[in-house]
Amino acid sequence: MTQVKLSPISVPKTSQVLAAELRRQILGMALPTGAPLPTERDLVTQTGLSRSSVREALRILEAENLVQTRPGRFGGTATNRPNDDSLGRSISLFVHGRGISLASLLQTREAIEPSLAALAAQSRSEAEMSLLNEATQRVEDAFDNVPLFLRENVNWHIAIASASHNELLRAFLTASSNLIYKATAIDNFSTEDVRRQVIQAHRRILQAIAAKDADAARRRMARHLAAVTAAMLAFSDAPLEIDL
Amino acid sequence: MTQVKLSPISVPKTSQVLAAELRRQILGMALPTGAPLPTERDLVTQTGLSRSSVREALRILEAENLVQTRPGRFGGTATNRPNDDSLGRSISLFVHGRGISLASLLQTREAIEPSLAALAAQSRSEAEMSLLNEATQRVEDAFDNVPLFLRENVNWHIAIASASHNELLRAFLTASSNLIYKATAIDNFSTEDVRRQVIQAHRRILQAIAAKDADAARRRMARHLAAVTAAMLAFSDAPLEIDL
DNA sequence: TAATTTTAATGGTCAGACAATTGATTTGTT
DNA sequence: AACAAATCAATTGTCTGACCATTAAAATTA
Repeated sequence: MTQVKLSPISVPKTSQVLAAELRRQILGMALPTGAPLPTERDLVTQTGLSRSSVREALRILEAENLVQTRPGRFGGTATNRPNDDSLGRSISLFVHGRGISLASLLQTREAIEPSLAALAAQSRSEAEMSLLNEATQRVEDAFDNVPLFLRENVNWHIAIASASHNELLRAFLTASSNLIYKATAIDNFSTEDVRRQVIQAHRRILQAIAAKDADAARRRMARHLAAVTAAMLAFSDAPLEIDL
Repeated sequence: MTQVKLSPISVPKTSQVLAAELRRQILGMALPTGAPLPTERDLVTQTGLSRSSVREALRILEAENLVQTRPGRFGGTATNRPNDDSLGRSISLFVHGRGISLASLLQTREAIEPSLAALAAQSRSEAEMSLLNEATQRVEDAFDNVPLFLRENVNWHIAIASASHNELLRAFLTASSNLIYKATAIDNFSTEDVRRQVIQAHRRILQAIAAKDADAARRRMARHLAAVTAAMLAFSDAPLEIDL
C-alpha cells in the first residue's frame, strides 16, 4: 500500500492569483504602454470573482507600476512599462527600510559609476555627447546657485549613466544618486572650492568620454567620486531622511 | 481685485493616502520586523474609512513587502523589513518589463562585481572567509553535476557580495545573478573545460580576498567575469525567460 | 461655429454579511 | 496528571449590491 505524500500546500489569496495571472500576461505579451485591460466589471464576469478581489489584484499591479488606472468614462486600467521610477521607489524603500547609511550609498556609487563612465566612453553616440556637454555646461552655469548646482550635478551623473546604454545600471545609479542628493541637499557641504574641483573633474571626464578612452574615463570618474565622497563624509554623518 | 490662482490638484485615492500614511509610520519609526499593525476593523474605526479602502491600502503595502498579513485569530498584519527579495522582485519586473537582454545583465554584473570583490577583500571578517571557502568547496564538489554546479556558482557570487558588507550592492548583485542564472540554466553552455576554468578563477580570487588584496581581487574578478561572459554570449542569444 | 448641457460608462467608496482560518481554551479520556 | 479532541472567538478572506465621482463623448443650444 502506497502512502499518500503531500508537500505543504500554500493557499494564496484570490487577489494574488489574479494579479499573478495578469502580470504573466502583461509581461509575457510584452504589451505596449497604454494597452487597455478589461474593465473591472469585465474582469468580474470573466473570472467569476468578486469586484473586491479584482480591485485588490489591480492595486497590487498598480503598486508594481505595471498598470495605471483612470476613473471616468473611457477610463479604465492600462498597462505600464516599469521605468526608472518603479525601480527607484523600490530601492528607496530598501534603503530606508533597512537604514542604509549615506556612507553605504556613496560606496555603492563609487562601485558602479566608474564602470558607467567606461561604458559611456565605449558606446556614446554623438547626440549623447552633445547632451553631456550641455549637462556639463548647466552645472558650470549654476556655480553661484548651490541648490541648483547640486540638482544639475545629479543630472550630470544621470546623463553619464544614460550614455552607457545600460538601462538597468542607469536606473540603479539614478536611484542611488537621487537618494544621495536628498540626503545631502540640506547639509551644504558644497563650498566654493569643492564646486570648482567638481567642475574641473567633470571636464576631464568628459574629455575622456569624447575621446572614447574608457580606461581614462573610469579612472577619472573613480578619482572624482573618491574626492566628493570624502568631502561629503567629512561633513555629514546623519542618518538618511525619509521622503517618499 | 486679486485673481484666485490654483495649481493642478491631484486627487489620490483613499487607499493610496492610507498606504502612504502607514508607510510613513512604518519606515519612520523603524519598527522591528513583526511589529503588529492594528486589525483591519480597528483601522476602519480609527480612520473612518471603509474596509475595502483599508484592505486595498494593505494590499499596496503587501506588494511593497512592507507588511505581511495572516488570517485567523491572533493573525493580522505585521510589519516587514524590505529584503533582498523585495528588491529582487522589482528588478525582475524591470528586466522583464523592459526586455533587458542577457548581454545587458552580464554587462551589469561585470560592472559591479569586481568592486564587490575589492570591498570583500577590504572588509571581510574571518567568519566570512570561512563561508567563502565553504562556498568555493561546494562549487568544486558539484563539478560533475552541472545543474548543481550552476546553482552553487550563484551562491558563490552571493557569498562574495555578502562579504562586501554593502547591503544594497549585495541585493542588486544577488538579483542580477539570479536572473542570469535563470536565463542560462537551460542552455548548458557549461562545458567541462569552462567549469575547470571557473574553479581555477574562484581559487585565485579567494586567495586575493584572503590576503586582503583589494586590487588583485578586483582584477581577477574582472577577468573571471569577462571569460564567463564571453562563454555565455557565444552560446545563448535568446531573450530572457519570464518567471516570477 | 462655439459654448453648454446631457449622458453613459467607468472607477471609487461604502455597508453589511458570511465563510475560512487559526491558535488558544476548554473539555474529555485514559 | 497527561494527552487528545472538540470548542470557541477573533481575525482575515470573499462576496453582494448599492451609490458616488469622474470623465469624455455626444447631444443640445446660442
